[in-house]
Amino acid sequence: MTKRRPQTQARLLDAALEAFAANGFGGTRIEDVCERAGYTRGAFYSNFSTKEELFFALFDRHAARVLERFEKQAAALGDSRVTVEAIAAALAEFDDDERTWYLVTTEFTLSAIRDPAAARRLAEHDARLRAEAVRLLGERLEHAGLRPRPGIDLESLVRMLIAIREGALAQSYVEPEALPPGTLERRFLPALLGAVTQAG
Amino acid sequence: MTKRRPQTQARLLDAALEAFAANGFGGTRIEDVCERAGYTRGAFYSNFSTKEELFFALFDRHAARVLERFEKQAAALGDSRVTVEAIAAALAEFDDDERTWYLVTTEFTLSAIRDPAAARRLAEHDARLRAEAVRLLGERLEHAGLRPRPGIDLESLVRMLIAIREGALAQSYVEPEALPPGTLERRFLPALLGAVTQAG
DNA sequence: GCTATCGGATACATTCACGTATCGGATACG
DNA sequence: CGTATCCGATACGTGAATGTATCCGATAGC
Repeated sequence: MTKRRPQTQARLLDAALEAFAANGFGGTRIEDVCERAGYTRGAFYSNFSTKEELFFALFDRHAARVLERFEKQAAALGDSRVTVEAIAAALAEFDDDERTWYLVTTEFTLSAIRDPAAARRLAEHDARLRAEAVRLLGERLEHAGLRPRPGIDLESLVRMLIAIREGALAQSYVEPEALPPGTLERRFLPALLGAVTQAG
Repeated sequence: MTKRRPQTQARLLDAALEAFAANGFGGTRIEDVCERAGYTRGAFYSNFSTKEELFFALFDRHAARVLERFEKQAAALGDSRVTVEAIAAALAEFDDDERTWYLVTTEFTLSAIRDPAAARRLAEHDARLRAEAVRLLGERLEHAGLRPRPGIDLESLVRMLIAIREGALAQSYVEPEALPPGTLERRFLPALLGAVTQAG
C-alpha cells in the first residue's frame, strides 16, 4: 500500500528543507517539520526513524535534483557562442532559492567534515557534479576558442570556481546590501579565467 | 575577588571551542562544555547566562586573537621584498587549529545569516579584519612594485581572497587526501594576483 | 462491497537538558 | 588570624522534545 506514502515523504522533506533553512538542524524540532508539512509526529516516525535520517534523505533528494538540473542546463546550452565574460556572467547568477540551499548544504558540509560516512556521501555527489561542470566548462571554453594554460587542469579550475562561489555567497548573505550575490564573480572571474586560459 | 575567575572563564571557553568543533553548537550541551573544562554546570552559570553568550564570548576572543596575530605578522614583515608568488604562498598556509576555527566560525556564519543582530556583529568583526588585510596587502604589493589595475579595489580583492580561502577550505576538509589545504591557492593565486595588478 | 492491512493520529511515559536555589570551601582583606 | 565575600558544587524542580504503544480511518485486493 503506497499511494499516500511517497507524497507524505515528499512533503516531510519539503518541510524539512524549510525548517532546517530557517532554524538550522539543531534548532528544529521534529514537530516543527511535521507542523509545516501538515502532519503529526506519528507520520514522521512512520516514515523516518531519526532526525539525522531525515537530514540525509533530504540531502540525497536535493543532490539528485541539483545534478539533474545541471545536466539539463549543460545539454540545453548546445553550440551557442560564448566569451570569457559570458561564462563569468553565468557564474554570477543565482536562483531565488539558492539561499535556502546554501544554508542547508553548508550545514550538511559541516556535519560531513565531522563524520567520515557523511563526508564520503558528500564527496561522491560533489564529484558527480564536478564531472558535469568540467564537461560543461570544457565545451564552453572550446566554443570560445580557448583552452587551459599548461599546468591548469579543468578539474582544479572547477574546484576553484566552486570555492569562489561558496565563499562569496557566505559573505553576500551576511551583508546582502554591501555585497549582492555575484559581485565578486563579475569583478574577478573574467580576469581569472583570462589568466588561466589561452587561445587554441 | 578575581583570581580563579578569569582562569575559569578561559577554561570554559577553551572547552567550548573543542565541544562546538566536535559536535556543533546545537549538538553540544552545556554540561559537555563543563565536563571538558573540569567543572560542573554551577561554574558555567556563575560565569555565563546562556549557551549563546558563551558562543559570542568565544567568538569575540577568537576575533581579538586573530586580529592581534595578524597585526603582529604585518609588523614583523616590515620592508622585506615580496613577489606575487610569495603572497600566494603566504595565503596557502594554514594553522593546525584552523580546522577547529573553521568549524566554529562557519557555524556562526550560518546563524548570522539567519539572525540580523548576529550578522551585524559578524560584519563588524569581519570589517576590522579586512581593514587590516587591506593594509597588509597594500604594503606587500607596494613592496613588490605592483598596484591594482584600474577597476580593482583592494577591499574587493581581499574579499575575493577570503572567499577563496573559505571555499577551498570547505572542500579540503571534506576530502583532505584529494585536496590538501592550500592546493587551490598555490595553483591559482599567482595567476589571479598577476591578472589584477600591474607594475607601478 | 468485505475484509485485511497499512498509514497516520492520539495519548502516554520517559528521558534529558535546563535553570535555580542553596550549600560548603576558598580567597582577599582587615 | 579571623571574617566577610565570592566562587563553584550539589541537589532539586521544571519544561520540552522524544519515542512508543495503541487506535481509527483509509486503501487495495479478493
